[in-house]
Amino acid sequence: MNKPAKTENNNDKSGRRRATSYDVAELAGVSQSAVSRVFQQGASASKEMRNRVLAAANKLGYRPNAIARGLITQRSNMVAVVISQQTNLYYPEVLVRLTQEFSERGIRVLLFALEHEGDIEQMLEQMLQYQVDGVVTAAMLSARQLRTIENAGIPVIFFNRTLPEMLVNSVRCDQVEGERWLVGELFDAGHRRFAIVTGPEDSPVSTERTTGALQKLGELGIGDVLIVNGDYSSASGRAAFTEIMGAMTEAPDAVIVANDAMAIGCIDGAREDYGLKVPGDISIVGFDGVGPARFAAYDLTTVRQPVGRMTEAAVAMLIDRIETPGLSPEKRVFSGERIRGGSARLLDR
Amino acid sequence: MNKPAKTENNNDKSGRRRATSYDVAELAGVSQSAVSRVFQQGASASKEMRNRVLAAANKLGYRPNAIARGLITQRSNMVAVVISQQTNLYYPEVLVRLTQEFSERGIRVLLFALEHEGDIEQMLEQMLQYQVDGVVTAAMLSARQLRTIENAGIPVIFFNRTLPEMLVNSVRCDQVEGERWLVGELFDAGHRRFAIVTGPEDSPVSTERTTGALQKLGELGIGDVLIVNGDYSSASGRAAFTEIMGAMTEAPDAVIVANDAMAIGCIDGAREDYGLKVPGDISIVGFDGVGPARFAAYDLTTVRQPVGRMTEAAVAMLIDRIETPGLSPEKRVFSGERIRGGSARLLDR
DNA sequence: TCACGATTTGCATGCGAATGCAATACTGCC
DNA sequence: GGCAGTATTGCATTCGCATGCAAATCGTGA
Repeated sequence: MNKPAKTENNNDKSGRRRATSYDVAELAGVSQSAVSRVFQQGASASKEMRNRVLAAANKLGYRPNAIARGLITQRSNMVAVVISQQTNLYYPEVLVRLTQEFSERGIRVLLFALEHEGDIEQMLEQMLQYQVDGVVTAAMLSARQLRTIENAGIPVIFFNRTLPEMLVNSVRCDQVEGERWLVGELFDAGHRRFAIVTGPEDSPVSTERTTGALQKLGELGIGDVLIVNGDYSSASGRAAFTEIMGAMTEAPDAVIVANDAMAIGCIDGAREDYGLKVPGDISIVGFDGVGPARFAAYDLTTVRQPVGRMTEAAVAMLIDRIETPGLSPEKRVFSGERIRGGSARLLDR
Repeated sequence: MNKPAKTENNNDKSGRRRATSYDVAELAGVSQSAVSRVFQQGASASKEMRNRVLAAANKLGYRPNAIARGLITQRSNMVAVVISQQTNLYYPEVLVRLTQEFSERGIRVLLFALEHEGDIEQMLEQMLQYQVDGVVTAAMLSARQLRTIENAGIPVIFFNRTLPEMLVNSVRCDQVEGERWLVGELFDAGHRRFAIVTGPEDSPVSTERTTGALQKLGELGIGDVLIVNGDYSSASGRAAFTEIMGAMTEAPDAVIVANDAMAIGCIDGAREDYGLKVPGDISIVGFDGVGPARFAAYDLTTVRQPVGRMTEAAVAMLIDRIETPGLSPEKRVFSGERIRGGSARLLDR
């Protein structure tokens, strides 16, 4: 039998109850299914019907309830985007772009910002409870965690991460290639005494960058390289520079830094704490190509991640896999943009 | 009658169907309501019951469906956070903190990133369809738009914005007070020829800052001030500086810039394009207190927004209003932290 | 041992929209 | 005008969980 309209409490202003498709149907004198059909794309409805329903809906301030729709269609049209704390200057941009691109495709973003790695489990639970259709993660997941998500039939795209020995979808910038280029340029310009500043130990991106640099240095016959740790912040870069100067008998002529923020810190340290000229006395290179890298006072020699293409790729890959479950895993690797900048003494090209 | 278990398709691995409370109930040999009760806080369930249900749930990998729960409880436990494009260096931090703080209180964040102001209407529609419990907006809304949201019974908190002549909840930093302090310090140190660089015209924050500066300048008897426009980017700051130098017969001795990013651009312009010393030849002050303001090459004289306290306040206010509908509007205004820095010649204190 | 209050559990229903199926209205064609 | 074929519309059910109410169970005291 037909559901009777709710008694009382139907007044728009004060009453908080939102109009439902039944309310609209009643006012328009049609069935609820008709209302539902008007608010979809592929459904059949006569012009007359459409007009009456829209008029009624308008009068009541009706809008379809996406929650209820998600329940019946088994699609929430929401994706989870996971970011982790440890990357200040770079990832915010990624986040905004991802959101905008998903939004253009009719998909909403549920944001998860991890503070501690331990929060992952809890976040994962929430993510699954909210029935997200897919996940883009710029934070590390364990193999077990990944499997948990995929067992629920939810595709996952790793952003600048991978999970060794597992078939995963990923979009990333070629960190190794970028570092190798930087090292090569520095070597060609005559640098021989290298130091490296890494990011946090649990950052795969930092590990890749360091590995790439060491690899190339090894090939060039340079085995003796000082490595000090930072945490991606510019303050830690400056501290790392002090550490370097304390540890090396002869100052380095080139410092390879795992990201731009720390590279800026190193430059500050070199200039302020040791009175060195950059790049006259020492060359310092970063990685990321963030905004501040272009400030005239730093003008970093660095590799810029092609953020736009990367986010675009991530969104496209995820949507493909939402719409076509079972697509085989894919990895897309983008080369960074090589920025010769002015914080390193390089050969003219 | 009891809902019969779904035929076939109950195999965990391949089949995509997620376990429901009915599945758990069946396996545990109890009713669905029992399962529901075990997965809530205040519900009564014997220890025996609890154990059986949890065991079954565990075996099936069951988790409550937040979408379905939201439908029945009329609470999505999601809030919308709206940001707009025009604020690069500062707002990402806000976003992350808001998300973390909501998350700690068991609330998920649905992110909306506006590119063009025109996108607001569409975003608004989405927001309402998703039944968010509340909204924090760092973008401007019109009175009509605000009313639309509030008519749906959804509380809204403005972050660093207000709507004149409307009763709204807001959390903001006192832009006027901050600018007045900056101007006062500059004046006391002897500066007399001022120029101002504003942000985008549609940015209320920029308007407030400019107003505050002009107000104080007026009180000090300085009426002749050059005003040029920027767009918050450091590149526009540098361009603005060039414009200033072209327009004034005698170079200014102080430039008041609407945000840090542009202030950095101005400093670059002063040094690189005009060979001026900062603060020797000219003082330049910003606003925001973002990370790069602390870089040694700039060491900005600025006012730092107390982001942590502001986000905390916004979250608390919103949650209060979700839990207690009808609370009267409140405005919380925080003073910025005054950073004397080194980009302006000030009197010693 | 029995009765009565306190818990625990199950039943049935509802949240709001989508959709397969059947009924109806409309279209064109002979 | 009659009929096959198509486009609309309504009916009834479903998605997964929460919850009021009644039934069942337990505990306790007299």
